Amino acid sequence: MAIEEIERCEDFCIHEERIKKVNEKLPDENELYDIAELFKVFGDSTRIRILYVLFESELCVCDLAQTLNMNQSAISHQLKILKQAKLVTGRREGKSVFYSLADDHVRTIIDQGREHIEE
Amino acid sequence: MAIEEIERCEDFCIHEERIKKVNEKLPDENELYDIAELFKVFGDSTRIRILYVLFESELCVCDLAQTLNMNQSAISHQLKILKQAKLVTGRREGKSVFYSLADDHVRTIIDQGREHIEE
DNA sequence: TCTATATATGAACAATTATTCATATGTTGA
DNA sequence: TCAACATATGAATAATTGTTCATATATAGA
Repeated sequence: MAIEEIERCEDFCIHEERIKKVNEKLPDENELYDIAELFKVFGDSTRIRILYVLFESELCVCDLAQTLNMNQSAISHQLKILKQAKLVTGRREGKSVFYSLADDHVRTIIDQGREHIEE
Repeated sequence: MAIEEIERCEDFCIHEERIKKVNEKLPDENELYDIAELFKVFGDSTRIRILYVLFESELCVCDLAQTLNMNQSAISHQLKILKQAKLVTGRREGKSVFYSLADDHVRTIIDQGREHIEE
């Protein structure tokens, strides 16, 4: 049982002051949840591919589908998720909708991730 | 069928040169996959909480479990994932294992994520 | 070596999620 | 208004993943 474990542990291992200090500085639950939700959006290779493509050029859904060799529906679903996370924006031009990056955090975040992997 | 859609689309919408240009600059599949895998690690609120806690202080597994109010097994499983992604490192001291952040990319990435959300 | 404690890990289950298919909505030109 | 095309979206399915439980491994002290 989780509670027992914690109580048992407390007698031998827990560093009380350290835990208190840490808990004070911890962002609130909602913020932590939102941050995780944001990174979840980056945590899919289709979406990463879409973002990388948009680093180079604004593109319509059809172009994206062709470039990434996926069907239109799959791309649209992923674009919706990216749009909800405010990572991309869409601009309609006639029948087409052109997508582009919403802001520079996207680049920074992905660049940092890439750096981490390559180190 | 995906191919038909693409072919049909090609006649009316595709921007050929743009797609070629984009494809040249795209990192290879493995790298894109690895980047997504890394962000997947950030995409869970338990792991984000662990990382935030470690921003403040090195802690043993038991402290982490207590701080985050979760059982030891769940924390160990998540620490394993964080360790595999080289986001944290463990250092044994007697019966305890103390975990801390592996490098500064972790902070930068999470800070950027937080900024994006708060804008 | 035996016991107690801390951590790690495999298997199972529940929950989440990416893709596909079918279809709806929005836009243009006739 | 109708036909053709581009995009969006709901439902279903398959795959992935976080947590729990049970148990294994590692360490320290008697």
